[in-house]
Amino acid sequence: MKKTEDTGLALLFDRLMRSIHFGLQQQSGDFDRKGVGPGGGMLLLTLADVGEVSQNELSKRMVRDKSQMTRMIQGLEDKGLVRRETSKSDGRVVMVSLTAAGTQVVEELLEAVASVIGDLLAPISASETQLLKQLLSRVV
Amino acid sequence: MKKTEDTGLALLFDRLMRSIHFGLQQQSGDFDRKGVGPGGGMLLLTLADVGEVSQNELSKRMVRDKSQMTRMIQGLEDKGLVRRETSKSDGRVVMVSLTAAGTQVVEELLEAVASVIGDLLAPISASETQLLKQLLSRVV
DNA sequence: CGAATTAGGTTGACAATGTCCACTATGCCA
DNA sequence: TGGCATAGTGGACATTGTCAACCTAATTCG
Repeated sequence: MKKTEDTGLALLFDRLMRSIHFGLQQQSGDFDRKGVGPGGGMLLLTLADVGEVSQNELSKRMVRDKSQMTRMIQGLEDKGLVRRETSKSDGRVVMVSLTAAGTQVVEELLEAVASVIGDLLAPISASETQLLKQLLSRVV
Repeated sequence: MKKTEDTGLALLFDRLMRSIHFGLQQQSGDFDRKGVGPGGGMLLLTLADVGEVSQNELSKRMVRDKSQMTRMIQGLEDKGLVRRETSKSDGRVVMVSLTAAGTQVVEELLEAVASVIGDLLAPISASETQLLKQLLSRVV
């Protein structure tokens, strides 16, 4: 029973995530070009990844509180980066999607993130990176 | 030129970390027993991992701002979980270490975290978990 | 030696995020 | 129709993050 053995993973994940965050902070000229904070950036990237989704699904996928979601999305909507439309099939759900401007920002974000991640992953090979990605995908 | 290809890793890390965080939130009876927030918990775990270190090293390792470090540590010190002593060899640095009470709390934290991580990593095998850990270690 | 510079910490102020909870409006169902 | 669950909104408050000014102990160098 090696219960406490994998605990270190939590620390590793945390460091990784923060390092990415920190790296982005540095070249923030790119990342923050539109005044999109780190949270907003993540949201945009997620949207680009999954396409149009309901706020509820978004909040589950990003593991954030519903209320938080509402506010983040409102912020991005005010900047014209995302679009919100109530679903026709269910009057309660609000579908969120990227606008053209939002897609544009995503392009820039992708570059910034890719650069940071690239630096971060330098110590391991490309195939190992793939492996890592694959493992994580199966976990979430 | 697969620049944007690994970007998904950022999203994955983020989700992972938040899931852990969220899981701990649920069984918060354990995690928050001593009123140690998530940040404080991470700090304690890190300390348990590396032993006595300077605040500066801590802030680098945890990728947090110096000022933030000061405050988090002060909080834990007030609760009697960590000890601070100025280094004898360098009057500027403050060495931080766990107290007996702190070590006690770490025990509880480890159980909580291990349980959450265990659930989270259920979809992959033990050997894959090891592999994952090893990969991440090399990255940071 | 002594002034300038660097490094580790501390503090203040303010922005961003997270967390809870109450509340509205739909949809569902028996 | 009368509950009852679900999606989203908004308020209030705690925690965390970020930036800049400041202090003190090393270190550097003329």
